[in-house]
Amino acid sequence: MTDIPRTARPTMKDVAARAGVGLKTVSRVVNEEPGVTEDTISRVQAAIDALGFRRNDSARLLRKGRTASIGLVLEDLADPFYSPLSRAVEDLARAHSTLLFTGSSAEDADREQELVLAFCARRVDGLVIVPASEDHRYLEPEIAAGVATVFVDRPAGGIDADVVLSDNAGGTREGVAHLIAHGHRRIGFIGDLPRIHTAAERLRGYREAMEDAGLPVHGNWVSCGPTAPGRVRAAVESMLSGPEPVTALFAGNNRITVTAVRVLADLPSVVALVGFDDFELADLLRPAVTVVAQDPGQLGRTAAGLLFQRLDGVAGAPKRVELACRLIPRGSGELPPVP
Amino acid sequence: MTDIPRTARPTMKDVAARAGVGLKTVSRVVNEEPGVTEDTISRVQAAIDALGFRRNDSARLLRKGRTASIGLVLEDLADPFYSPLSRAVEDLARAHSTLLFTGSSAEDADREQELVLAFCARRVDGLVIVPASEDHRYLEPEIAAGVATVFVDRPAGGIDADVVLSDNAGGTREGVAHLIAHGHRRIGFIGDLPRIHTAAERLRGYREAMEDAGLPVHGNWVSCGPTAPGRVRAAVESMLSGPEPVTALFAGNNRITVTAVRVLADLPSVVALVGFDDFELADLLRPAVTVVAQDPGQLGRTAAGLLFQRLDGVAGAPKRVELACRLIPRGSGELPPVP
DNA sequence: CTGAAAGCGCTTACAG
DNA sequence: CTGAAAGCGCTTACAG
Repeated sequence: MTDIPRTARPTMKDVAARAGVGLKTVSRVVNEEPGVTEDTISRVQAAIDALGFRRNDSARLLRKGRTASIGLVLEDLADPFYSPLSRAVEDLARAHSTLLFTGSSAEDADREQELVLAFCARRVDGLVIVPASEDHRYLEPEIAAGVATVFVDRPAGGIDADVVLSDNAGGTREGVAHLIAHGHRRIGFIGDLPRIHTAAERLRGYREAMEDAGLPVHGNWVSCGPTAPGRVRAAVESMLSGPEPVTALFAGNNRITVTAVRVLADLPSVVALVGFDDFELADLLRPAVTVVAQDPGQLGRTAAGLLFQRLDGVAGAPKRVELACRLIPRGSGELPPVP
Repeated sequence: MTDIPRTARPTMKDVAARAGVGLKTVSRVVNEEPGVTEDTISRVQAAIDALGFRRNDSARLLRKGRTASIGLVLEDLADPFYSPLSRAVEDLARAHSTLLFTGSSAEDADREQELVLAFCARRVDGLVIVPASEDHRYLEPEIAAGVATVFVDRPAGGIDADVVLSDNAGGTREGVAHLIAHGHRRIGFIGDLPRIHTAAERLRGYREAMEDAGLPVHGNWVSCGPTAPGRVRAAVESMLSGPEPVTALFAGNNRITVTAVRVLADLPSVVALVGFDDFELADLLRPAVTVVAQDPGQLGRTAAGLLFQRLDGVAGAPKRVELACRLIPRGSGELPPVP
C-alpha cells in the first residue's frame, strides 16, 4: 500500500490505483457518465466499495465553479418569527439540491457583514439576508461577481437589490382603522426602534390611519424604542395615565404585544389591543388577541424563489415584492372604549 | 488586460501579475505572514484593492484539510423547541470561527441520512444530529475518517457515539409524582410515537411514578401516537369518559400540551395538567400551565461544546451527558382532583 | 471505450 | 526577503 495520507479518506486516485484504471474512468463511474464498459464499471465499483470511497464535493465544486450552497443571514435563528422563514428557505434550497449556511446577526451590522462576507468567501451561489445593517455597499463587489442576493423583511441600504417585504404600513393602517371602527379615538402606538425599517413603516401606518379618521395624535401616545419589557411596561402605563388616557393600544411587533398583554393583565382598566405579528396561543388568551398577521413562511418562500430564479439566469432590474398582511379579529381588538 | 475569466473574480494570480510579484508573496500578504517588506506589502495591497480581490476560502480549505464548517441536522428548524438549540450551536460555531450548515430531517430517516451525507461530502469537520433515523451505521465510515459527531436529544442507533440528552424519564417521574402529591390517583398519559426515544423514556417515567405510588394504570389511560390535534383530542375525550375517568393528564410534549389545553378549555370538567416542555405564554393561560421544562439552549451548548472538544483533539470513549429537567408549577398541575 | 495532462484557487515545502 | 514547483481532490478538454 501507499504511505498513510494526512486524511484517512481514499480519493479517486486511490480508487483508480486499486481498480487498475485511469483517474478519469473513476470520475466517469462516480458521475454515472456513459461510455464505460459494464466490466470496467464493476471493477471500479468494487474498488469504491472496498475503500469506502465517497467523493469530496468541495473539491468537485471548486473545479465546477458553482458551490451549490447559499447563505441565510437573519436576526436570530431562535426567534419564532424567523424560524418558519428559515424553514421555507431551506425547503426551496433542498428542492434545488443546494445546501444552506445559516447565521444570526443579532441585529448587529458588523456581525451581519462578517457573516455575509464569510459566506461569500466560501463562494456561496446566493444570499438571503434579513438586514441588520443600513449600508450594504460592502456587497457590491460580491453582487458584481455574480452572487445572487435577495433581501427579505427589510430593504437593503445604499444598493438597489431584490427585496421581499410585508406591507407593514398597510397592515398597521388596517389594524388601527379596526380599532377606530370599534369606537376608539385615543389610540396608543408602541413600536420598535424607528431605525428599523419595519418599525418606521408601522409607525407611518398608524399616523396615516389616525389622520385618515381625522384624529389627533398626542405626544405621549407614541412610544418607540427597544422591545425590552421594562420600556414597554413604562410606555403602557404612561399612555393609560394622565388627562387623555388611551382606550386602545397598537403593539408594533410580537414581543411588544406579549409584554402589553402581561401588563394589561395586571391592570384594572379594560384596554383594547391589536398587535402586529401573529403568535402561538394568541387565540387561547382571554381576551384572545386580535393581530395583523404576516406570513413569515411566505416571505421566505418568495425570497428563496426569487433567488433561485436569479440563479437560473433570470435577469432584469431588481424586484420589490410586497406581501399583504391579514387582520385576524379574536376579541382584544373588538373591545369597546372604556372611559 | 487578460481575457475575461469564467468568473469575474480576480484570483491571487491576477493580484500577483498586477503587483509584479510571485504568487506566494500575495499569499503571504493576504495571510499576514511575516517576512515581507513594507514596500512589497503596499504594492500587493494596492493590487488587491484595485482588483477587489477576496480570497476564496473554499480553495484555501481544500488545501488545508479542515473546512471550518459543521453541519446541524434537526427535526424542524421552525419548531420553537429546536430554535434555541440551533442558536446555541451557532454561537459556539462562531466562537470557533466555524460556519454552520443546517437542515431539517422532518422526522424522516432517509432525509436525515441524505442531509448528513451531503454535509460529509462537503467535508464538514463535525456534525450535531438530532436523530430521526434509528440506524446510524451509515455514519461509521465518516466517523472513522475523522468527522466528529455528537447526537443530541436522542441517542444514536447502532453505533456508539457522543450524546447529550435530557433526563426524560426522571423529569416525567417528577411531573407525575407532583400530580400524585396533589391528590390525583387516576392520571392519563398522552405521548408521542413510542419509537421516538424521548417519547418512550417519558412513558417509562410515567409508569415508574405510578408504580412507585402503588397506583394502577388502566388500559385507556395511556395513549401514544402522532401529535396531530385530532388524535390528541380523541385521547383526552376517551380518558375523561367511561367508568374510571382520569382527574389529571400528563402531556408528553409541547404540541400535545397545547392541544390538551385547547380541548380542556372546551370541556366543563376541571382536569389537572402537567406538560413536558415549557412553551411561551404558558404563564398567561388560565390556569397557567405547569410544565416539566428542558433547556434546549443548554442542550445545544453542551452538544456543540463536546463537538469542539473532539475537534480540538480530546479523545476517549463516547460520552453520554444527561441534563436535568425542572418542574415549574404554575397552576394547572396543582388543581385538586374533581370526581 | 479509456486516460494523461492541465487546471479550479489556494497552501506547503523547498530553494535561492 | 521572495518565488517556482508540487499538490489538495476533483473536472475539463483533448488525444488516442
